[in-house]
Amino acid sequence: MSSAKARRGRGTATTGGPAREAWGRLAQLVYPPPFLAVARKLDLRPASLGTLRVLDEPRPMGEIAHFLHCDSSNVTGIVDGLEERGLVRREPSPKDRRVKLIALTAEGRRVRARLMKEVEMPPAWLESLSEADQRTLGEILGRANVK
Amino acid sequence: MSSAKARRGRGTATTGGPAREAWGRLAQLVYPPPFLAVARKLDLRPASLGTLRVLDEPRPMGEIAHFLHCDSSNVTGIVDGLEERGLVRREPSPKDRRVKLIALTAEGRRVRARLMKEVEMPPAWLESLSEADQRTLGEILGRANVK
DNA sequence: TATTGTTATACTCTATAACTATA
DNA sequence: TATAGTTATAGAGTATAACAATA
Repeated sequence: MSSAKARRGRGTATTGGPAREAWGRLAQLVYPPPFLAVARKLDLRPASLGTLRVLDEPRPMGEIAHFLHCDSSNVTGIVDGLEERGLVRREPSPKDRRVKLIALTAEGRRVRARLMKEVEMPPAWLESLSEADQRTLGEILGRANVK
Repeated sequence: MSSAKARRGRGTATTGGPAREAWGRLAQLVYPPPFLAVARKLDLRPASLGTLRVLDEPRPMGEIAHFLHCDSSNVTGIVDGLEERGLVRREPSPKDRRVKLIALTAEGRRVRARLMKEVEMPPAWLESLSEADQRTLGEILGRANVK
């Protein structure tokens, strides 16, 4: 064990490591992490947050609707809002002139990076566990049959 | 180990037992169990479901609003709906004539019992774990610092 | 004809404010 | 004056249907 790892005792927060891994597994099994708090912190509606999240690359609006589990008609307004805030741009698709690709602006990339960091942060109760418990938790969750 | 317990292998569902215990702890830590699915199954709005849940005894409407984290003005409509379906009754409080106590009817008690059973049922992925893993999971979650 | 995105519209859920009847 | 519950109303969030442009 490295000295850096040894220094992290019970409850000392850390990026990466077993807590992150356990949290990732848990989030897949139970519910996504507390989006609402993050959304408020970044002054974004939950749906706008989900949209930024899926925009690792430019995507058509229909794809965004699918990811958000909502009707495409809603995506129009969501993208309108993000466009007004300068976080995304509507771009024409080179393949199909019906399609509009939603792409992040430079500012959008900055906000998305911050958001991804917040969302992936394990919650306090998980950080409060010993590293051994975090590791065991992650292993057990890894054995669960995800439907 | 009893023969009944021994017979439950990996993935055989069971009421009570370590899965229930782990699920109870997890639900406290992460998010309440998937209310929405249960609500649809019982043809009840999520708020009505939460109301039934808190009615282990007759309670004033303000108390219900507090439990639901919503304004009291909404409780009027929620209770209206439950009353129309014959699940609750508005009763006068013997102590304060401003207060109305919401009490379950006989039918309301039946629906609530079914609901509580559904909500407390551990999800499939948790039942899919070995009993040893379920137990360990519960123990680890029990060590977490709930804020 | 079918599909992408837009618009108009309606329904649910929740919040605020004014009101009533009690305290 | 303050409080419990009601009513009216407005704002989010999401769904359906009709439409324009394109396939």
